[in-house]
This record gives sequence, structure tokens and C-alpha cells, in this order.
Amino acid sequence: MADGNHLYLVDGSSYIFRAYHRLPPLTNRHGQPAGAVYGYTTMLWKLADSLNKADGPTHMAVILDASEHTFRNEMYDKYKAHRPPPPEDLVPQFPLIRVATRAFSIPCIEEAGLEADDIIACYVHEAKRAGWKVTIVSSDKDLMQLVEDGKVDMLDTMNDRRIDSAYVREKFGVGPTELGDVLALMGDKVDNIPGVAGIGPKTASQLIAEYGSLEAVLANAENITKPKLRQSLIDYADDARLSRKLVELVCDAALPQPIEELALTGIPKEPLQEFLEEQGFKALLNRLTGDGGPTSGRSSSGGGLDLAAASIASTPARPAEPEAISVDRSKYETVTDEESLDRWIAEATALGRVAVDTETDCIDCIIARLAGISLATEPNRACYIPVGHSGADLYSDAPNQLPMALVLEKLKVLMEDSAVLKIGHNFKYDWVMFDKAGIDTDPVDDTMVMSFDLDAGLHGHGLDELAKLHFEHECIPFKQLCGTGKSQITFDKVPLKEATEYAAEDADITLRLWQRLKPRLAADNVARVYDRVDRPLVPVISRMERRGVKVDRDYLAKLSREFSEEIVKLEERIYESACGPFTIGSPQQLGEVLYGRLGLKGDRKGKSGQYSTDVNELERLAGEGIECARLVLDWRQLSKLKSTYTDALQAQINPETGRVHTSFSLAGAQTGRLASNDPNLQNIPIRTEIGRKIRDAFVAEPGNVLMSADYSQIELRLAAHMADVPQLKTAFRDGADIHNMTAEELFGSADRDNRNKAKTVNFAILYGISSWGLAERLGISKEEGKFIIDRYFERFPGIRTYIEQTLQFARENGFTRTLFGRKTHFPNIRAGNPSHRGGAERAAVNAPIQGTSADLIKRAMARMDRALDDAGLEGVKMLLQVHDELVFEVPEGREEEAAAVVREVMSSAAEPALKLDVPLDVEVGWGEHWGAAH
DNA sequence: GGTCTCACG
DNA sequence: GACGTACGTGAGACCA
Repeated sequence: MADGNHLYLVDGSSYIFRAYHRLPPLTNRHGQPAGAVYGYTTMLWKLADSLNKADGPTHMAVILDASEHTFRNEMYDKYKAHRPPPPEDLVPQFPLIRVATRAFSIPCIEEAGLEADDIIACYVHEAKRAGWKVTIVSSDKDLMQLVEDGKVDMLDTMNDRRIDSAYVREKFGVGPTELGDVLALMGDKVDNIPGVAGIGPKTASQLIAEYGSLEAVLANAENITKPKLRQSLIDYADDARLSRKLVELVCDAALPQPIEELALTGIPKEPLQEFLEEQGFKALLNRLTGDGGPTSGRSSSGGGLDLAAASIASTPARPAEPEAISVDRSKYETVTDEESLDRWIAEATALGRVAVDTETDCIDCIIARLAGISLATEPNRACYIPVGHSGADLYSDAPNQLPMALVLEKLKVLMEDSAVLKIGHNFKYDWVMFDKAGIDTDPVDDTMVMSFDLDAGLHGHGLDELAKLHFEHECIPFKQLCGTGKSQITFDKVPLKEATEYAAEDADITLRLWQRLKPRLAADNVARVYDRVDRPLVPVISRMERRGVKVDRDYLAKLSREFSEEIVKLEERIYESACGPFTIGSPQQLGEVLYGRLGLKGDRKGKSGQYSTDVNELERLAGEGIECARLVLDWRQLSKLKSTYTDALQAQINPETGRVHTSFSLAGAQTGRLASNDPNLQNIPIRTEIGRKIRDAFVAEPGNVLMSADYSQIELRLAAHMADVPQLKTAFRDGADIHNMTAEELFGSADRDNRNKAKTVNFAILYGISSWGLAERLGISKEEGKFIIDRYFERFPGIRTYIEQTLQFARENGFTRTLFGRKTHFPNIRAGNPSHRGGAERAAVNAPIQGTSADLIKRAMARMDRALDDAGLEGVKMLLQVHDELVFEVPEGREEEAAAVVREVMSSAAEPALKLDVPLDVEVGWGEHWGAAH
């Protein structure tokens, strides 16, 4: 369990009462009572400070009582009836508890109808199921029922005491499992649990210890010698049974927030500092900002950073120093007998973690067949298990491999063991391979995603590149084993000795990478985005890729033929107007024809000094009446559509599934967006009518429809929230047309022309504007462009502040963050070259907005399957993501229900982590093909 | 392999 | 005054 998760559940409600009674009546700087809040704050501080220490929390939540009335009142109307009202000067402190918790960026959980104790019990139950350790921060005796040695303990922060079952036994004479029976017998004055009159803690423990259970005590009441005790047990047996039910903790209610979302990493400094200042808690404030921070004196490398991590954020990111390692490939083992396999699995199980890599005969995981699996448990301790190697006639060792079915059967137990963390590099691929074998791998860490969350923008995240970067180690190149080009062989043909060296090395490096990167997640304050946004997405994306989307091949073929005919016609006319044939697809030749042979005016552009023939130039010429330019534009459009879409897409249809399986890259775009490749399904045409036809090729299976749900104007909404622009926020809340509104602010009226201009300006703002760029787009002078930008800043002052602050932060730190903490690095932000620097600045202005949008849709995706399942919509399948759009296959007749669930999940994606000032509107449509779903 | 062009958000 | 010029992608065609 050394590397397992450890959930800390803080019993906030009981803590505050104890803090109130224990601390002097302090007041905050507004003169309001704040003693209990102060005590509470120091307690959270202490807990957060133990983050990443041995046995410290990896996950944490504060649990509060939401309401007075619970199911126990239904059961027993006098429950807690005699409880006196809380002291007058404690009452105003209750809401501050939530404020304090938020300041620490720790999730705060409460649920109507449930007491804090029950919510805690539910989380304990779930965490145990997931193989996590749990510590309940409380000293409440009812909660001691949950203690289970090695799995669940309690922490009494006031007395600095761990509560285990020995402690419970010492105090109550029975273990945690019998404690409920003792509590039922003895009753509780404060909660008004009746118990059995005349029986206190001592007698209760004695009885339970002697008879074993409450029911046994009641059954044997007649035999009890002490007459008074005997009579009480007989008279109050019903009270005892009622009490038993009242002290029973509910552990099967739905969790208000999944446990994975409770990941605790660092504590961002800003909100905490603001809270401490607001309350005037000077001592803590000094600890936060001064040198004597709570973690000073401790090593800042590796783990152990939490509150201090906040101050790390103000130092620019430095590339990590490589760590010298020695890889000894001779230590790797080829597993070809059952006994060795069992030994490796046992070792991984005992350790609770294992690096895994699969080797196959093809890079496309959908059609790939397994060649072997490698495992690593410690540096230099790795093995390769061949299962699909062929060529027995070529290599004498090939027949030695274990049967694939046997290996998979044994590995299934390991891969599905919730107490064993599986570590992979780009695990999505391996996940699919195991999924095809009926193995549901969980839990998973992905070192590629970790590297991306830590260092996006600094370098790539491939295993070989990272090995070189972090360890100065050169991995065996794939080419060396399999060759290239025509003579390339597949991995299942590689001799076992070489295959073992290559495959085991990958697992070995992955494990070492994990050891190096994992502690940095907390130290760099990205564990939250990793744990809550990107990591949960790995299996979600894997499933989407495996499902694929159905494409109508005949329809595409028909389109191809139509485009072909049209292209031929256009070619003839182009040659005619250009006085002779040439390669239209060659920008070079086209440039010569237009600006040489036809003598038109044009600009040379780019490094190569070639004439530009892009769409802007051709549009300009076409506007001047040059027919040839118009024809070339049409030709370009059609040949693009044909080659990239109608032809290429047909070739991408998987013969087995009849569907197209894209690959989504999790570490693709610097901003945190996904990228789609092989084929790219995120750039299917929609903007022109003719291109749109290609969307009609994307269809649903018979009996289903395709449903599309997209966020409306999400980036502008986020800009309104993040830059805090009141007019924009109001407009979005009122459902106004945002471009019309901008047009009115900028130009005084909103006719069609002004609206289009305003739209361009709105986008320009998101992308990091320059007056020249805007002028170019709008076809106006640079001065006019500047005037419009100035006016925009004047009307929406928040935008200018946002841009300035973002750039200042980026210059100081070398990176930006999204609202969910995702980092994007900009090594060029202080470059001497103004062009490079300017590029980095514009990207830095855009990254927090584009990245937050990416975070939001990823959060929605991570929750989607569960939400659909909960609504009984298992038949609804998420297929594609296109940045602000999700595409589903939905059984006919279930469209309305599915739309409601999808809309709800997407529009509430920010919650509960964030409360946005703007609504996230989602537009949903469906039809027999993608084209009809918009 | 680099460059250009263009498809998408 | 020069620097180039909207942010983020992937893919196909051409050309050396």
C-alpha cells in the first residue's frame, strides 16, 4: 500500500464545536467571533502540511452536516431533541467554516438528509472498495465503528492521537465491529439516543464482551443474575433495538462527489492568503508569506510540498536536471513458464504497483494483435512475457512461449486488482489491448499524461524523448529491431532475446519515469488537473476509440465520383484561361502562371521567397475579375475534399467493424485540448455547403441516431468570467446575442456589417490581438484597427486587465494556468526575438481560455458514462469529441432522455470545483447522420 | 523532410 | 524602427 491512495475525511461539524469550547473567544479583524474558525483553520493547515509525508493524505474532503432534519428524525422523533441551540457567538462562525475550507481549496461535502457521520461512512465504504486507506479526522465515538486496522483509522488532531482498534478496545472493551452494540445499550444523552435505562458505558461493554452482540444480550436477558439489570434489559429491549438502528451508520448512499475528485495536491496560495487577510489571522499569514513557512526546512525536491508549493509558483519553471541511471538489460527476464509468471504477478501484487507495456504487431490498437506484455516492478527489474510470437521455423525459442489465454487469465486478476496501480506510458493503447481480452484495467497511472500535465510546452512526451531528457538514456530504437520501410517486420517476428530487451526496457523506463514524475505532480501543483481531469479520461477515450463511428462507404464513393467529374471540368477551364496546362496543385507553378505568365500583381512571401497563392490572394484576384483565380479556388476546394475526406476516409474504414476509429491524443495540444489523428475527425468540413455533405457520411447503426451536443460560445463565456466583464456576463446570462451587444458597444449600432466586425473583434481578443492583425482581417487601416481595439478595452476594461495580468504572470513564471490549474509553458515568453516573443505572448493570452474550455469538456466526458448509466441509458455511446462538441450514438426513442442527461452533465461541468458567473449553454440536436444533428 | 495550403474549433 | 502578424490542431500534395 506504500504508493496507494490515502483519503482523509475531516469531520468538520464536530470539530468546530470542540474548537469552540477549547479556544478562547477570539475575534477577527472585523470584531466578529472567530475562535472556532481560527482553530479549524490551524487544524486544516496542519493536515495539509502532512501532505505527501508518510501516511499523509493524497485525497481529502471536509464533511459537514447539511441540515438538522435527517432520516433518524423519521425513525425517532426525539432524536437530538434535547440538544441545546449552539452558542450565540458560534452561530456566525458556521458559514465561515465553508469559506475557510474553500480557501484551502479542499472539497467541502454536505448532503441533505444525511449527517456528516453517514457521509463519512459512505466514503469510507467506497474508499475501501477501491483499496484506498482512510483516515477520519475526528474523535467522535460513533465513527469509531468504522475503524479497521490497516485500512481505516482516525486522527484526533486536538490530542494528536491516532485511533486504531486497540484504542477502541481499550476505551470500550470491544472492537470496532461490536462498538455499535455497545453504543446502542449505553445510549447517548446529547443525541438523545435512549439506550437501556440504567446501563452506562461500563455495563454495556461488559455485556457485549460477554455475549458477543446486542441480540445475544437481549436473548439471554432472563439469565442475567443482577435483578435490576435483568429487568431493565427486558423492559427496554425495544429501546435498545431502536438505539441500535440510530447508531448504525448509513454507508450505501450515493456519493455527492466521486472519491477520485477529492485529490489533494498543493494548496494554491492566493485564495488562502486572501482568506487569512480577510480574517486578520496574522500569525498564519506570516507563515504563509514569510520565510518560516509551514514546510520550511524540508527538502523541496521530490515530495513534501503543499502550502509551500504556493510560493514555488512564483519562481520560474526550471527544466529538471537529468538524473543519471544505469539500465542493465541483462537483468531482464523472458517469462516462458507458469511459475515465473506467477512469481511476477505475486511480486507486483505485493508491491501494489507495476509498470506495464504491451507489444503488438501493429500501431493501430484496434486491429493489433498482442505479441507480448512487459512488466517492471523496480528499476532494472523487468520481464517480457511473449504470447504471440511466431516464426517457430526461424527462431528456436519461439515455441517456448506460454499460451496467450493462460497469460491473460492470470494477468486479468492483476490488471483488475483495485489495490494494484498499473503504470503505463500512453496507457490508452494498452488499455484497449487488454479491453479486447476482456480485461478492465483499473486503477491506472499514465506517465505520458503526467509529463504533459507537468511540462506542456517545454518538450514532447514520448517515452524515448523523456528517457533521454530525464535520464540521459537512449532507449533501443524500434527501427533497430524491426527495420524500416518495405523490409520492416512486425514485433511478433522479433527473436525473444531482443524483444525482451526492448519491451522490458520500456516498462523499466516507464516505472522510473513514474517514480520521478509522480512527486512532482504535487510539488508543481498539477496533481489536481491530473487526478481530476486527465487521468480519468484515459479509459473514457479508450472506449470512444474502440467504438469508432460508422461511415457510409458507398455514399463517400458516390461523392468522390461527383467531385472527380467536377475537378476534371475545372482543370480544362483553368488550362484554357491560363494558356496551357500546369500542375494546379503546385503553389510554385501556380505562382509562376498567375504572376509570371498572366502578369498579375502579387507579393512574394515566406522564407522561400515564393509568391503566395493562398485563399486570401486568390480571393483578392477573383474579386478583381480574374476568372482563373476563381476556378483555382473551386478546384482547390474540391480536390481537398476528395483527397482528404471522401477518398481517405473510405480507406480508414476498419474492415472488421465497418467503422472509423480515430485516435485521440491526450498530450496533443499544448493548451490541454485533445487532438484527433488517423484519421483526424475533428476537422470534418462544415463551413461550406459542399463540404458539409461529407458530414452526411457519418451515420448511426440501424435503430440509432447520431446526437451532437455543443457548447455555445464557450470561449467567449469563459473570457467574460475570467476577465470579469460585467456587460458580457450580463449579456450571456440574459441570453443576448453577444456579437450584437459588442457591435452596439463598439460602433453604436448593430447592423449586419457591424455585427460581423464585432464578431471578428471578439475572436481577435481571445487570440491575443494586434492592431495590424485586426486591420488585416477587417480590411481597414492599422490606425482604424488600433482605434477599435482601444475602444474595446475602454468599453470592457476587464479584458485589458486580464491580458496584462496574464502576461505579467507568464513573464514571471514562464507558464500560464487554466481555472482548473492546467499549466502551459511558454519558454519564448522572454525571448529576445520580438517575433518569437510576440507569438508566445499571444499564445499565453489564449491558453488559459482555450485550456479552461478543454478542461470543462474533459470533466463532462469523464462523468458522462456514469450519468448515462444512472439514467438507464447504457445504450447511449459517446463517440467523438470536437473541442466544444460531443457526438453520441443514441437508440431511437431515447433521444429526449439522452439529450437531457448530456445537457445537464455538460452545462454543470465546472461544478462543484468552480462556480462560473456565466451559464454554459449547450445546444443538442440529432438525426440519421452527423450533418442532420446540428 | 520541409513548405504550403486548408479542413476544423 | 524592425520584427511579422490571431490561438490551437492534422493531413495531403508537391518538391528537393
